[in-house]
Amino acid sequence: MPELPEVETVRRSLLPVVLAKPISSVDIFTERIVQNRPADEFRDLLVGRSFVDLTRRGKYLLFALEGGWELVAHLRMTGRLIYYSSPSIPLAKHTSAVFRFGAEGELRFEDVRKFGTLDLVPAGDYRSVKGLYTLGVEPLSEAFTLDRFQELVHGRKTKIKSLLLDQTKIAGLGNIYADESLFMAGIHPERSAESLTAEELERLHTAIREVLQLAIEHQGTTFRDYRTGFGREGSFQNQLQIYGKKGEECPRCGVSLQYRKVAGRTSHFCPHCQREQP
DNA sequence: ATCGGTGTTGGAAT
DNA sequence: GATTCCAACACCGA
Repeated sequence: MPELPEVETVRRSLLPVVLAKPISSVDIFTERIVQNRPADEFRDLLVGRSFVDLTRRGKYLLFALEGGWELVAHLRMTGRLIYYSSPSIPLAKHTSAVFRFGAEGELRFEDVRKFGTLDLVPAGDYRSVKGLYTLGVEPLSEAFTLDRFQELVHGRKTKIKSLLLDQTKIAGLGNIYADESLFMAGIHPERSAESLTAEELERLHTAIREVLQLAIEHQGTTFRDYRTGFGREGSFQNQLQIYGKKGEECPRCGVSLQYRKVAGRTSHFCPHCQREQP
């Protein structure tokens, strides 16, 4: 569910309300959520410390703590990180963890499917967080140049959509934004990566950055579970061009939009604007 | 009411 | 190594 724009929106919304507040207590309701150490050790290490910064890498949220620790959170499919100013608000049914800041409110991790994860690591030491350790280039950073993208694609026979979803190549794209980027660039999701022309690569490179930036401006896409750090819905679902629009008309040419499984994922495309054979 | 599908990822199998 | 498939879990809609 939450892809780069959603995670970035959560980061921006939480930033002003979770820093510099000592953690008074931590409740773990779903022990499994804590990955790399026992839950009681996790609690003991957190209590008394404050978050001093909140950054993002791909779909990971990185809470820097006093004393050289870092809390790494991943929302997976249905996770939410929401700040509540009052502890008297009843816990949501699927609350996995609560970080309390005394009288200064609390941060709750809610997660219907319980796939979300928390890791507490020495600051910057991501060796125990496998997906984070091997994460690819940040698509909105200056490091994601056209040259870098060409290197990633060079000689790769895999389908371009599979490559876009591969977090060790580019960090943060998920199913929605992969489909939207490919539509914006006019490229069929099943084209082999190495078959893309220089012009197509340039269009796709630009499309990825534009789609992600636009989605952040709209606070992400809420289909069902995703919420910002304040518990609000995003609005980019109203701006989507093709994701979830099987059978509707292509916004560019009017042809009926199709979908099929590509790389195991539901994939939407326009059979006219995105040709299988270039 | 049962069943297939859901925005992610890692590990096993190929 | 590259790629594909499936499980982890709960819910929703057909």
